[in-house]
Amino acid sequence: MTDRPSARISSRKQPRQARSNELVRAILQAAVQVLAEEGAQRFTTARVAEKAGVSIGSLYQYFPNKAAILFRLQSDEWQQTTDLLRGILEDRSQSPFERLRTLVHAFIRSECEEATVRVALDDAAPLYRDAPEAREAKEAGDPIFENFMLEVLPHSTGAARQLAADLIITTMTTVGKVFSETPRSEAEIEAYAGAMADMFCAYISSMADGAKS
Amino acid sequence: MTDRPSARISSRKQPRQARSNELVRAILQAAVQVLAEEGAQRFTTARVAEKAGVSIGSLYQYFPNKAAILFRLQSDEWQQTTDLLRGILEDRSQSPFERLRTLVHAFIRSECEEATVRVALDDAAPLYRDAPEAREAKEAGDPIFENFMLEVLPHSTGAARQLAADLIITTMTTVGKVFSETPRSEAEIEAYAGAMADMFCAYISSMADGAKS
DNA sequence: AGCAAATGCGACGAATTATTCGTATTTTCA
DNA sequence: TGAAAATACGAATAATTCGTCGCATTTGCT
Repeated sequence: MTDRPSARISSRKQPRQARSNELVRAILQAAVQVLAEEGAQRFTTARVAEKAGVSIGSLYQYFPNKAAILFRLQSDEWQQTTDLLRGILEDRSQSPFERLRTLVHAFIRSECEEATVRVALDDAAPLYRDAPEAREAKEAGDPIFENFMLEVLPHSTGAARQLAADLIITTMTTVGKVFSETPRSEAEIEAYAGAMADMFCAYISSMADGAKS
Repeated sequence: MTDRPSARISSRKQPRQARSNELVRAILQAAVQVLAEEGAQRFTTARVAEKAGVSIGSLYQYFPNKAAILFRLQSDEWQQTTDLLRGILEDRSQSPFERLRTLVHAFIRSECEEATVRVALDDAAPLYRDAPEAREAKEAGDPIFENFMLEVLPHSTGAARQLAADLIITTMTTVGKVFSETPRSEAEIEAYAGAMADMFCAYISSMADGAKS
């Protein structure tokens, strides 16, 4: 429906010498710069190679196509975010609601950092999101939050809990993305994250009340 | 940052004869089909003209460029949605919370209809979203919901109310968009809309409690 | 040193696309 | 009816882009 059916997106060849590792690093770094400075529309392999100080042929030695570069960037970012969230949720020194608040603030703040790159990467999503690797990468972090919901809503049915978890996670990520599209002050960021956390806490509380009775 | 700086997006010339009105209609209808069947990536003026049974030259008589067609589609859709929401919110025969619930259900349902077109139109957003016309069109519906919040949170400060309104509207639209990206059964749709409405009501209730004390 | 494997190079082919412009056709209206 | 205005046409243009391939250079290793 949306775009090309699918294409190889995993890396073409594993770097075996030090110089090629450096080359891949340079390409990824240049890719971020091109995304930030030129936008998704003008993100081309030629521009990335040039900015990396690398020939176009070398680029294609390690990435099978343009989408693979973008997918790699998105993949790395998802991994980073997942680690951040897990670290917060598994810290039992705070109460569940405190952890949720911390989580929302941390996530929104991180979305607002390098917002232009993230937006551009999102604009390019049609190029890589249909690949099977992308689907699994996106769903890799789900169980973490579901465990948290189990802790905070032990009396709900599994279906209700899963629905609530999906709603909260989806809200945080998508609203965070749109919020970060326009430049924000520190105060705005904290206020918005606070409001979102309030909404989640109120929702969970109301569910807990309902399920207990 | 993202794309081309800006471009004329308003229509090139007003149709003066009946046949040209028909031509514009055919182009818009074909544009929707191309978007649905080929996706944003393969949405080209040539394809639209062909599917409309119209020459490429005629297309450019009434649309200055490709972005103008997409903007027109998005603009029409926003208008339609705004009318839907206003109709629900201004129906005083229901309680505020009932109206909010109705609103969420209606919106999610409408997002799930023709989801493929909406997703493709969203993929193409970088082509038209930076135009000044797009910004105003998107914000045109805001006061409607703010009035509703004034009715339901009369004791909050203006800033808090506006923040909550923004959060709720943004949540509904962005989460609705992501939710509709995958095909859903009727039951799933109602369940998700119900959960979202629950969250909004719980949030507003908690705000009302807080502001009253 | 010397050889084979790994890596790096960039001109080039093939494809796609947005938009224009000169011309042909149709409509309007006096 | 006849001419001017409006509308329709579509070949041609200019630009961009992805990805390949044959060859040059560098590295690892004996």
